[in-house]
Amino acid sequence: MTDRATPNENENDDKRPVGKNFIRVIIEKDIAENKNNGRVHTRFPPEPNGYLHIGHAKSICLNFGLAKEYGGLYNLRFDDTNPSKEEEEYVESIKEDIRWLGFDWEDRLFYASDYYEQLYEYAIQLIKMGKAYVCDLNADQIREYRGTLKEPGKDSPYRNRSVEENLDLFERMHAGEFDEGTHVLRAKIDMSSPNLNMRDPVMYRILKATHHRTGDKWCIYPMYDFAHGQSDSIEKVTHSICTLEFEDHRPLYEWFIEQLGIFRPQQIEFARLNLNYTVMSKRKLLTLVQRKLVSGWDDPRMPTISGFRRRGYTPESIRDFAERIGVSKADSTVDIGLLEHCLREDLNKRAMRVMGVLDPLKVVIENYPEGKVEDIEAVNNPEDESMGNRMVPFSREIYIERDDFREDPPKKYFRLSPGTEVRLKHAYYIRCEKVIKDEKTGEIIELRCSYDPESRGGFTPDARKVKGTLHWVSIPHAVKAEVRLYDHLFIKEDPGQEEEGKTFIDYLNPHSLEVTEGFIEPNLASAKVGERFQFMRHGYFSVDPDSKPDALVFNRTVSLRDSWAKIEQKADA
RNA sequence: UGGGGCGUCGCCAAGCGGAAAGGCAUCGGUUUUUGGAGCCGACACUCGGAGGUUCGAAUCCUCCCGCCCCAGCCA
Repeated sequence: MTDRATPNENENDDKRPVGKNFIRVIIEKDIAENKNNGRVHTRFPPEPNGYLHIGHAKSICLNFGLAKEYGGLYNLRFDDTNPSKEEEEYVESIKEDIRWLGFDWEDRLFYASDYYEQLYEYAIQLIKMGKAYVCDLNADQIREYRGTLKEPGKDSPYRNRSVEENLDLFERMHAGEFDEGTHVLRAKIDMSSPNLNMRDPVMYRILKATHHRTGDKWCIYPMYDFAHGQSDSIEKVTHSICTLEFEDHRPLYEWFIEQLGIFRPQQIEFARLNLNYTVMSKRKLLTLVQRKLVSGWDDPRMPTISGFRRRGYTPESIRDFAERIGVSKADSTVDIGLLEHCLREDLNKRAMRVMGVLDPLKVVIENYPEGKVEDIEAVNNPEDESMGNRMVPFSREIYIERDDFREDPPKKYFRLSPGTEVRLKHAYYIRCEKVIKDEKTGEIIELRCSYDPESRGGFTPDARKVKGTLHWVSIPHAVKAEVRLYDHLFIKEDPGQEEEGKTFIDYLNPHSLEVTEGFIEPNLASAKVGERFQFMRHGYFSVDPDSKPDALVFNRTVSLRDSWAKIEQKADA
């Protein structure tokens, strides 16, 4: 797309080495045994009631990745069975996020609501078989009748209605004759089952809500448990991959499939992804958005796919992450550091290097001619020669990073200090001659330095060494930009684990966003939204959509590893 | 005290009776015009615990311990 940054969002054709995991083992065995004629067909079944997060990305990469890997097909199906919580905005965002991640479902976009008619027929079939009945108990009563974890439930007084009466009542539910909450259709299974899901689960409930796709056509809606399994069956999904909490529902799905005598997909459960220093539940993310604790679903601090996208993450790095974390059935919390590693590894090879000073300290090079400007040649990416070079203006007055100077340097500090010499990246060696301070505050406001004209390009004929190399920007040429520095959204590793009297909101990191004004080299004046750069010695940054032509806004996607910061921290400790 | 799962290095995760892969993190060294990147090396005598079977067990058996999920007309 561009040679200066890297938004090279291609269709996913990753050729990374893949690891064994229990799902691949199952699929390979099925193929070897020619189960389903060797067909592999998966699906990703989101409910359009929120934005997708990195945990969904794991599921997408798994479901879609596996199908691609084994030459199969994958569907995108919205499980839209609860009109009161679902919205069109969410289906659009979900489609956009999946496309961005690099997956194309082609013509296989489905909705559980596509099957409402068929599902209704299935329900009638079960009623006729004497396997389902209309129950007049209210929600509280149903709960009471269900029993508890250790006590069996008891039969509903409506459990033995005749087929004719059930048919009539269900038809009248369908026709809108009853109010919400007055009747439900239940499966007649076993009120004493140790698996609560089998204690005559609700199949249909009355909901007089407008559905985002079917409008007001229906006033009864199937429960997820009555829709999901059959939807997979209708789509001839061979491997129905879902998360652990549905393991208990599998016997129910299989019961429906068996009663109905329809195609039986194989359900396989895996552990959902948790990341430290963030939350992953849709409910909590919604709370953050609704209470305006973040700027929106795509706030760069959110663990949503749209948040990572805006932050500057690449789809490649997220796919790589999904592969590296593996899949298993053990509850786990992955270190956010791994995600950051995947991003750095990707961007290191692709991002153009530029110089930007985020906390400026003025430097005047006293022996450099006033008014003189030189164009200094700079390498765009030492990891990729094909990215070429560019010219950066150099002059008598420059900014360096305030942290790159210490009047009283600690041991092993090899940046600038009084009397020492450092290299200005790509330019010249300079030596600090004088420190100018504010008379009142004592704050250092300017450095007077000298340069060695022989050192142009950053090395000298006598080959003398300097220990430090600093980035810089010429003051008269510098472009101002807003820079947003992000940190973890939460200060606690597991914000979901709420202590007595606290909620996850109490663990928000007050410093998760720091906005500063930086000075960047003029080459960046024309940077486009979404472009990514490495600000040398700082990290990777991308241009935020809030940018205006003369008011660029950069997001720090991730900082560079900083071994000096580590050394200093240790010294402090 | 019901049912369903899970416990291998700080964090993920292979392993499926022949004797602990890999990645991240960490720590050394090397290299470097990013204290970045790269390169080299170190990093579980041990697999939640205890018994048992076996020539041999993380892998099989028994018991115990710990953690997660289920009592929505949510998904």
